[in-house]
Formats: sequence, C-alpha cells, structure tokens
Amino acid sequence: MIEQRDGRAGRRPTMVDVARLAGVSLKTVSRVVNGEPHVQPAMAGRVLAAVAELGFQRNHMASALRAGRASATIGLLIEELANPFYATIAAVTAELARERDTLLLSASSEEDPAREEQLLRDLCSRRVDGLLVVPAGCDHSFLGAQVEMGIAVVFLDRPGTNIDADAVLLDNRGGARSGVRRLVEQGHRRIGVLLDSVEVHTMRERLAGARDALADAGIGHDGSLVRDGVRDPATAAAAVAGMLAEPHPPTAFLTLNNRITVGAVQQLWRQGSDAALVGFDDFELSHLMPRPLTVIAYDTRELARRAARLLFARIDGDRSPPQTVILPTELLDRGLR
Amino acid sequence: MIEQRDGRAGRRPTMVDVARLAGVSLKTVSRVVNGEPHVQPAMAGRVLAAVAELGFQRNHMASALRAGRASATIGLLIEELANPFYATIAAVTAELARERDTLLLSASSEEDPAREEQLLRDLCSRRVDGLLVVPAGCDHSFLGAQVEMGIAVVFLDRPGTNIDADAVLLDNRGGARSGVRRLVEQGHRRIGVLLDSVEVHTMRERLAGARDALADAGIGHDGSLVRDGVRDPATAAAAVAGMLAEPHPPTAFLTLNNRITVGAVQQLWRQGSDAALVGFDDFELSHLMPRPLTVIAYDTRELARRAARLLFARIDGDRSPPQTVILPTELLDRGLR
DNA sequence: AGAGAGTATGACAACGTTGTCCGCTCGCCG
DNA sequence: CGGCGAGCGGACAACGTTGTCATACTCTCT
Repeated sequence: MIEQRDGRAGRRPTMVDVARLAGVSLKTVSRVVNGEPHVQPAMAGRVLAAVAELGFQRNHMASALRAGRASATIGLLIEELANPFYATIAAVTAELARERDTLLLSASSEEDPAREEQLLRDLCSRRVDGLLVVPAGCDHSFLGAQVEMGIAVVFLDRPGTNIDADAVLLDNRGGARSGVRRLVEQGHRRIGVLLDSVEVHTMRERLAGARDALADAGIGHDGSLVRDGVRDPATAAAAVAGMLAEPHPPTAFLTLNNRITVGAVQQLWRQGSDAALVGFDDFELSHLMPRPLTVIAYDTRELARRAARLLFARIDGDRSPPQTVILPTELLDRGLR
Repeated sequence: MIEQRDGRAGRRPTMVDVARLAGVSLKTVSRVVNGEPHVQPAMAGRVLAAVAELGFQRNHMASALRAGRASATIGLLIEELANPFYATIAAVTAELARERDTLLLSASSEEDPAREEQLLRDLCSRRVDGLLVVPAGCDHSFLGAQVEMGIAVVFLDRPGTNIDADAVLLDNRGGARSGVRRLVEQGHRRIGVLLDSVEVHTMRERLAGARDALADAGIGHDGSLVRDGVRDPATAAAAVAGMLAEPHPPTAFLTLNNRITVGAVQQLWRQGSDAALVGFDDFELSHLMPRPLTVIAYDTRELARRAARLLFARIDGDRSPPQTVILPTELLDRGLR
C-alpha cells in the first residue's frame, strides 16, 4: 500500500540488497565490487548476477566517506566558463583529471570576490582533492587552512594573495614589452594602450611591460595614451575612434586582451586607418581578420597542463616548497598593417 | 611521536571536535551549523566560536549520505568542453545551477560512446541529482534504470536513444531547409553540401533539411554534391577547392557547421570565387570574416537554459510525461556574397 | 498547585560503505 | 590421523552527519 518516494519505482539498491539476493555477506559484495582477491569465482558470479539484476551501483559518497579517501574530484574556479580561454583550461583540466579517474567540478566567479569565496568554500565542503583557481578576489588567506587540512591549491593565470601556494602564470610583462619593442623598432613613438581594468593583475603586468619597453627606448609616457576600463569590443572601437580624433593621435595601438583587439581592428578597418596594432592574446580566427594582425600569443593548453600536473603532484603527496612557474609568450608577427 | 598524515598538520575537525571544544553535544553543533531553531543564543555563540577556532567546515558528503538528500550536484556530459558551443552550454548551466546552490560536474565524451557510458556511470555513482547529456553513444537504455532510481536526465542538442526522456533540440532540419530555400530563391541550382559526419544526428537532420528544400523546388539531388567527413577547416577548404575544380562546379555551398564554414569561406576568398555560401551555426567573429556571411543561427544560451530549467523541474518532482522541445533557428542574411 | 504545552538539549541509531579481525574449511605434512 | 597455514567468508565497528526520541526545565492556564 505504501508507495515509496513520490510514487516512483523505488529505493536504490545497496550492497545489503545485493548480499541478500546473492545469499552472501555484505563484505563479500564489497570485495567483489572492488575487485579484491580471495573470493571464489562461483561466489563472485552470484554476486555479479545480483548486482546486474538489481542495477546496483556503488555509492561513491559513502565509499569515500568511510575510506576517508579522496573524493576523486577536483574543483576548478574560473571567471567565466563561456570565455574560450577558460573553456580551454577547463577542457585540458578535465581531460588530465579523467586520466586519473577524477571528475571536475567547475564554477565561475564572474569576477566577484564574494562569490569566489563562497564557491571555494562550497567546493571545499565537498572535500575536493584539489583546487585550480584563477583568482578574482584579493585575499585568499582563508584557503590556507584548507591547504593545511589537505586540499591542494594551485593558482592559474594570476597569483593568489596572502597565501603561499603554487602558481602557473604567463609572462605578461615580458610579452607586452616585446610587443611594444616591436612597434618602437618600426618607428612608432605615440602608442595608444587599451586595457580592461588595472584592477586585474594580468592587466597591470601587461601595462607595466609596455611602460618598460617605452622606458627602454627612452620614450616618455605620460599616461595620456592609456585607456582603462575598455571592457568590450564596442568600447574598444569607441576608444580607438576617440584617440584617433585627437590633435596628436597615436600611430600605433597596443590592445591588452583579445576582446579589445577585435574592437580595435574593426574600428581601424572601418575608418581605413593605417595605424599599427599589436594585440595581447591570440584567438581562434585572428588570421581571418580584415587586416593581418600581430599578436602576443601563448599556449593556453600548456598553461592548464602545467597547472593541473602541479596540482596532481601535490595531491599525490609532493610537499616541496610552493613554486611559481612562468610560461613564455611569443610575438606572432602577421604583418603590422 | 606519531605524526598524522605524512607529517602535515592534521585531521580535519569534525562536529565532534567542535562539540568537545564548545562543551556541548554533537547534535547541538549540528543544529547551529544548519541554522535550526531551539538553540539558545549564548550556546550558539559558543559553538560558532569553536567552529571558527577550528576552521570547521561541514562535510557535504557525509551530510548528503545521512540525510539521503540530494547531492546538490548535477552532471553535464558534452562532447568537448573547449568548443565554444559546449562551453556556452556549460556556462549557462553552471549559472542556473548556482542559483540553486548546486554545483556542476562536467565531463567530455570526446564522441566516444564507451567513454560516454563510463563517465555517465561515474556521474551516477556520485549520486548527482540530474544529468544534462549531449549524447554521443547510440544506446542510452542503461540510463533508464538511473531515471527509475531518481536521477533526472535531460538530453540536449540530440535526442537519447532507447530511452524515453526529455530532450531539448534545435530545428536542424527546418534551419537547413530555409538556408537552401534562400539559395534556391537566388537562382542557385547546384548547391554543394559539406558536412562533418552522417553518424551524427544533427548532421543527418541538417542534410535532410537541405534535401527537403531541393525537393520543394523540384531540383534533383543525386548526392554527387554532398561531401561527408569534413571534420576541420582545412578539409573543408580542400573540399571546396576540389568541387570548384570539377566540370560542373556548384554555384553555392551549404556548410553544415561553423568549422566547415570557416574553412570554406577562407578557400572561396582565397580563390576569389563568387560562389554563394550559407553556413549552419553562427560564431563569434562571423561578421568580421573576409566576406559577409549568411548563417543559420540559433540561441545557444536559450537551448541550455531550457534544458537546465527542464532538468531542475524534474529534480523538483515534475513527473509529467517526457517532452521534446524544439527551438527555432533563424536565417541571418548578411549578404550572400 | 498541578496539568499541559512548549523550549532547550542530549543520547542513540542510521545513511552505505570499507577496514579489522575472527572463524571456518580445506589440503598437506609429519 | 592430528595439526596447521592458507584461503575464504562473515560480524562488527567506524567514517561524519542528521533524524528520532527522550529528558529536563520553564511557562501558562485553570
């Protein structure tokens, strides 16, 4: 008469159910399911038949809980899963994880520090084996305790703050420097720089690299050619148009991420400007842009691979001091104009 | 003398530890941690202080196990996380999940049915509340039992096979049909069709739609203008070049996904061909291609949103019969040539 | 004043699994 | 033929948490 759980078929079978059906003890089922030795083939057969008949599937949570074992899950906290850069990171991480029979819990911070912290805590409460974090917040000290308690943490793309942990980064400063150096070599003196936000670590580094190159060349830089807060292609286009309309317009632009690059290219092309352009970040169809593009490129997959490998090494017990890995960038010159 | 766990600090604190430190019972800690009523403020304060001091964090696995409760996790099985289409789906899903304090476990099948099944089983063994699946395999009957046992399943982009479950799909056939109709209206009679693989459900539908439109117009189609197995832009370019070099070349092309479109555009532009082109799938920089492009577009976010909403409704107990939702496509005419 | 209702707290079992340990059944050797 | 180790199966506790129930106490109403 009594139907279980809102009228649906039924309770999930447990090892107890399997044991009862097979007429063996609970522990024997456990042994068979986990492929432990010392079970007679005939008995194992009975157990497997019962498993199949009931559609039994081991409860991973109970198993991990009892065994005090790792959850075979890692957490990935990024800014925005839909962004190709982060999507690539997620894909590489998921693949390396799968090779270890580990699954990936991914979450997006949307650049909100509070949200980041909440998601990280949530991931920790699920007892992930490790965390791969592209930090948005400005204080990761609360992760320190988690590290103490056995959750490995590796930062990716940007270093963590107030915490001594591994980080795998790009040579943002060096990349921007080499890009501007190239422009200077080509004779440019007035170089407009467009960036997302100085709040972001990578942007600060890239801007510093640009300034390095100008200083190297003895070119003064009063900041009037820098535009901050350029968050999307449309804003980038407007910024380019605005700068070109000024009395002493730049003869070249450095765009500090690919969204900005796309907007800038479009605007330059639209107005038929022959200003030079170097963009940070390569992107999928960059070679099909209306004008050839020079970009500061890097290997996103390698970035993720290094970070994931480091994380797994930590999970496997590597206790060497935290390290910071910096990956090189490459100037891909597809013709400046 | 005995150090715990490879010399590291220590065991994670549990509610028992908190209770001991606060001098209260285990259950009281549980009540405070879960915000249950009937705890005196003073006592709650002692508990919270102990929680803070020890850095206690509830073990979500143990909690879900005991309460027989949902794991507050959903699984997403797609083909390839790095692909922008799937990345968008993952992002939308993760966001809707977060609004319910649910996390997202994502995995890529890489189009391998065996791998798909293994990952799905792995996800089920983690007792996810629901699964969002872009199926690659050809038999999902094994998921039936999981559905019986309370895991909601919604298929996305392609229907599941041998299982009666919800699906949210695109109008692939209608979209391709309208694309070819447009070409026919413009006077084209010989239309080359390039596709990835007829193995894939969406490709078959799109091809069928193209044939529909040709049949509507009374144009015979012997298959000689169809190229199967075009998996990447380079192959697409080669296929276009090959077809254009034949005695009776096509005057227009229909490319059935965006990778193919990119390769075809590039090749047409390279040889200065004025063949018309309609591509399935819009993509990020399509408006910046060297020639304007007409694409059969759709709302990927809406696709994911509908699927996720349906999944959450099922998780929340919706037991109405499985439904198939088909979302419209739109022909974006940016000038055929 | 005493019954009854309600609040605050705790003891204990249970969720589904695995580690530990104990005992049974063989076959083999002295 | 008795003893003994190896091989095999099972009883039981434990992982960290929450649901159930019991208890002690406080307050209100008749």
